[in-house]
Amino acid sequence: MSPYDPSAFPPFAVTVDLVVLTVRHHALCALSVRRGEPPFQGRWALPGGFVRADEDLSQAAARELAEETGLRAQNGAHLEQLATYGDPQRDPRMRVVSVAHLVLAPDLPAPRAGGDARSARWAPVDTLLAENGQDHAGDTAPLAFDHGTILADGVERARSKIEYSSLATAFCPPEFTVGELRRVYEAVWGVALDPRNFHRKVTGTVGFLVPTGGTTTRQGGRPAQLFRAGGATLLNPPMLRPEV
Amino acid sequence: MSPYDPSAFPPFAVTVDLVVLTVRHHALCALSVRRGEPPFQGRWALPGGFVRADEDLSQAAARELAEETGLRAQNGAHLEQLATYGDPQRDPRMRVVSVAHLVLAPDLPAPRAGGDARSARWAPVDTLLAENGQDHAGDTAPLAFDHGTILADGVERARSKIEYSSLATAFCPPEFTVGELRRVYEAVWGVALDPRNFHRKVTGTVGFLVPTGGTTTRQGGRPAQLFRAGGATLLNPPMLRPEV
DNA sequence: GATCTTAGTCGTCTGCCTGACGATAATCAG
DNA sequence: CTGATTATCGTCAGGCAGACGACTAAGATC
Repeated sequence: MSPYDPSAFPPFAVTVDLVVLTVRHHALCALSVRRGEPPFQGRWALPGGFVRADEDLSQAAARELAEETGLRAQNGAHLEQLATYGDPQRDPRMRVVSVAHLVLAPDLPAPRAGGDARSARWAPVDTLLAENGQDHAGDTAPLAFDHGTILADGVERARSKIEYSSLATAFCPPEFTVGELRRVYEAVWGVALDPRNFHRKVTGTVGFLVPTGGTTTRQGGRPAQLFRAGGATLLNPPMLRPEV
Repeated sequence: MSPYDPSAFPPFAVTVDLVVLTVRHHALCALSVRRGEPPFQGRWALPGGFVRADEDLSQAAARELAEETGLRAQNGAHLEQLATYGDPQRDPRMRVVSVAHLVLAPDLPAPRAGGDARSARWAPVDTLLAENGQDHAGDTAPLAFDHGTILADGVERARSKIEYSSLATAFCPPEFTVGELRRVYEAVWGVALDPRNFHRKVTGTVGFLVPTGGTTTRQGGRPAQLFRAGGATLLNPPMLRPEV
């Protein structure tokens, strides 16, 4: 087998970009980092970086995730490929194809960006996506490159995926209450859910939740049972997202 | 803005591969082409090719689709990005990242592969995916590269997507009957559906089907109403896929 | 032309799930 | 002790899906 003729195809740079979502203060937030160099210097962007010559795409995503947040997948967080973005003009310097990945993580301590805490932050996705074109004073400027599109796609994926899978538990700590899980759904969907119907639904779906036996009052009020995520990954029938 | 330092990142070849699905003879079939050169010479593979320097990923997919089948998207067929595959070992020659796309098309005339009809065919996906490791006499050998995985992912995407979207109509000609649409679901899911409940469901879902006024007896039996696909893309509530 | 076969279409019934919402339980703050 | 807060259980009505009976309208066969 002869190698490819290098002149037979155009060379591309391949990167991974990360949409890292979490729920903080009852709002869906995404991790963003401040760009230190042009283009888009000083603007917020999604974390990411080049894929190395010897690593798989998911390995590259996991490595970038660990570098940016200290988070390891398989440690409660969920990592999956989202989509690939390859518009010829998406990077003004050269042809870059970016394989975006989606990460769902529990509420974390402050992010770190290679030791520079000022250059990484959690921001509500509503804020990051509010590209209203006016009044872009610093922190409200649109994300660099096409990262606004990528983030929007990631948010939409997360919103639909918690309907029919148990992925919402990836936003929760290892042990959580039904109320905490409900607040995850409410934050991701941006709606209010009936606590009684939600409780009936999630506790009645086999394999979704496993009681640990403990209780907690960390949310105030009557003590609530603690649960772990069950083995089921697909919810059948799914959780229903209220209309609009 | 200075260009990237070419030594700062490894160069990749980027390709698009196509999972083109259709329903023929009551079976879900995929388009495959015979490889004319090493590696995997003589083996069946998914159609695809290099992304050009000045085209977007979806443009490259549409171009390859037209080259391989004469089919144009927006002409009844549906084209969407599927996933990206970038294992360092997936091509023995060099580092290739492939952005797979999924195409759903009505039953087409015989495929053409750059004029060489013998090197392209429709094959039932069950046959293409039957990598039982034994008795691989010619036509039943596993697909080249990781195309078996890509095809399996595409089939799974199609199977789940017709549950909650009106995409099944992409497998049908412009005008079709409820029975023809039901046979699409039966072929894609590999199950039998109750004709009466199916009829009630699809005709009762607003925006799914629009009657054209005509009827046909091309399936034999009593004449059936003809429909076009309605404007709705999302089915709510979804079609339910029977267990197992 | 009578009959059979094949599809298509309309109804009925029953059980399950969901949304709306009342009621009760258990903790904490004053 | 009282009120606020959250958790949890129950009830009821409406909607939808699965099972399946009944009828319709064409071509095929004798």
